[in-house]
Amino acid sequence: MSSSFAAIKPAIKLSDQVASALEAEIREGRIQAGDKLPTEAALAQQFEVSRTVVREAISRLKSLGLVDSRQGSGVYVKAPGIEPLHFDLPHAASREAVMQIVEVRRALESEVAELAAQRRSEADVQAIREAMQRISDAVQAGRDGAEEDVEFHRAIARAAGNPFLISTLDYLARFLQGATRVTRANEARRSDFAQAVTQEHEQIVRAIESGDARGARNAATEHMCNALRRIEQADTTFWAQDGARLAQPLVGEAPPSPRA
Amino acid sequence: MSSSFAAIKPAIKLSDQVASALEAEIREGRIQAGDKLPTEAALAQQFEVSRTVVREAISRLKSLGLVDSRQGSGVYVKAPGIEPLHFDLPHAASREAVMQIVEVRRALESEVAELAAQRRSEADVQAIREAMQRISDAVQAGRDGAEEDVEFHRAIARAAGNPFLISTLDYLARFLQGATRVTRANEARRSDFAQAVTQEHEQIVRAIESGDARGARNAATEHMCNALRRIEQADTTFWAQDGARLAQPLVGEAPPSPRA
DNA sequence: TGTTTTAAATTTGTATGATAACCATATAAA
DNA sequence: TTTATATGGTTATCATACAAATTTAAAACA
Repeated sequence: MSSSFAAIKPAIKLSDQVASALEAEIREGRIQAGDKLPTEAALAQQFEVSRTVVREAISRLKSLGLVDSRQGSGVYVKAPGIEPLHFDLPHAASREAVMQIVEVRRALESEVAELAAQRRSEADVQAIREAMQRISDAVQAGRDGAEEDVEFHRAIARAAGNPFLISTLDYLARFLQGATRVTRANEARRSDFAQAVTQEHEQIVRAIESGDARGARNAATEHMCNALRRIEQADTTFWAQDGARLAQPLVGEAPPSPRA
Repeated sequence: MSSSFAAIKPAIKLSDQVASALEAEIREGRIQAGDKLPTEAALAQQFEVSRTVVREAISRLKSLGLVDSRQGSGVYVKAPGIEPLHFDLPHAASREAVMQIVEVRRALESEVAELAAQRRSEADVQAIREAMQRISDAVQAGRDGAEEDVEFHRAIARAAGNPFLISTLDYLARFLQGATRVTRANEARRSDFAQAVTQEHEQIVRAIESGDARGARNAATEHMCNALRRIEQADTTFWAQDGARLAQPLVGEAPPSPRA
C-alpha cells in the first residue's frame, strides 16, 4: 500500500439508477399518493432496460415503503409515511458529536427520573435496585459494567411509564455505547470516579423511591453533567491514543474486507 | 354488511418468505458479519424456488442494509448498523400516545431553551423574533399557524447549536403535527388560549435574549405543560368528533383504496 | 522454488420469453 | 338485480441465456 488510491466507482447498477429515478418522481410529487405507476413493461421500455431491473427497482421502493404492488392490478404509491430518525454516523463519531448526543440524553434522563419518581411502583423500585446491584457485581467481576449501566437506566425509564422515552433513550444509547465503554474503562482506573458514579446512582434511586420528583430530576441532571465532564477528562487519557480503536465499533458500516 | 368477514390472506409472496428466512438467519447470528451467503443458485435450490425470487429477497436485504453484493464474488452480510428510531404508528395515533410524545418533547424543548439562552448569537435572536412575528402574521391572515409554530421552535433549536436536538425534535414534530393542528384550531376559537400561547412564547424569547438559562428552561417547560393541558381540553371539543379525520394524516400507511 | 501471467471456473448483473395467478371490467344468462 | 362467463391487462414466478466482474487454478517464467 505505497500510495492509497481512492476506490474506483462501483459502476452504479442499473436497478439503482431506475430506483433513484422513480424515487425522485415520487418524492418531488410528480407521482402523487394513490396514483398507479406505469406498468413494468412500460417502465422497461421507457428506461430502455429489461423488465428485470425494473422489478428490482420496484422491489427497492417497496422496501423503502414508498409503493405497494398488487398482483394483477399494478404498483401504487403509498401515502408518505414519517421517515425514521437517524443520525448520520460519519458525523456522529466525532468527540463533539458525542458531547452533543449526551446533551440530548441529559434532557431525557432528567425527565425520566422525574416521571419515575411520580409514577414508580414497588416492582419498579425493586427492578431498579437489582439493576444497580448488577452493576457492582459486574465491576467486582472485573468487567466494565457498561451493559449493566444501560440496563440500570432502562429500568428507570420503564418506571417512567413512557415507551417513547424508552425507545428514544435506547437509540441514543447505541450511539453512546462506544463512549460509555471509554468512560467506564476510565472509571476502572480511577476509583474516585467509580465511587462518584455509584453515589450519583444511589442518589437518583433514593429520590425515585421517596417520590421526590424534583430531587430525582436534579440528581439525574447532575449525573449527566458529571458524565460530560468525565468524558472530557477521559479525552486526554484515552481518546487520543486508543480512541480510534475504541470508537471503531461505533461506525455502523464497516467496509467488509474481501477476505474477512 | 350483514356479517362482516375478515379479509382473506394476501397469499404471502415467495420472495418475502425467503427474505424473512434469510433475515432471521442473519439477525439470529447464524450467519455472522463478514460471512458470505450461499450463492444465489444454491439458495434457489435450497429453498426450492427460482433464482428470481432469491434475487428479489436479496435485493430486499440490501435495502435493509443487512448485506452487500459484489458482482463476481458473492453476497456478504454487513456489520450490523444502528437501526433508525421509529415509533410504531398504529400505537402512536392514540391520544395517550400523543401525550407521551409531548412528554418527550417537553424534555427536549426545555433543554433547548436553556442551551439557546447560553449560546444564542445576535442573528439567532433576530431569527427567533422573526419566526414569532410570522406566527402572528399567519393568525392575522386567518390560518392556524401550525407550520409557523414549528418553525418558531426550530429557530430556537438552531440557537442551541446542537444538530441532534434539532433532528430529534423535527422527528417528534412530524408525529405531533396532527395534534398541533387540533390545538391551534382550538386556539382560533378561544382567544384566551391564543393570547396565552403568545405570552408564553414571548416569555421564552425574552429569557433567551437576556441569557437567562434557568428562566428560559422554566418558561419552555411551562409552555409544554400548558400545551398538554390544552390538548386535554381540546379533547372534549374536537377529538371525539373530528378526531378520526384530523388524526388520519398521522398514520403513515394508508390502505390505498383500489380506486383512489 | 518463487513469482508473474494466463486461462478457466464461479458468481452476480442483465436480458428475454413464457406461464400462472390475479384483477378489473364488460357482456350474457338467469 | 344478481350471477356466470369471457376477455384483456398486470404482477409473480419460472427457466434459460449471456455479459461483466471476481476468484481460483494452471501455466509460464526467472
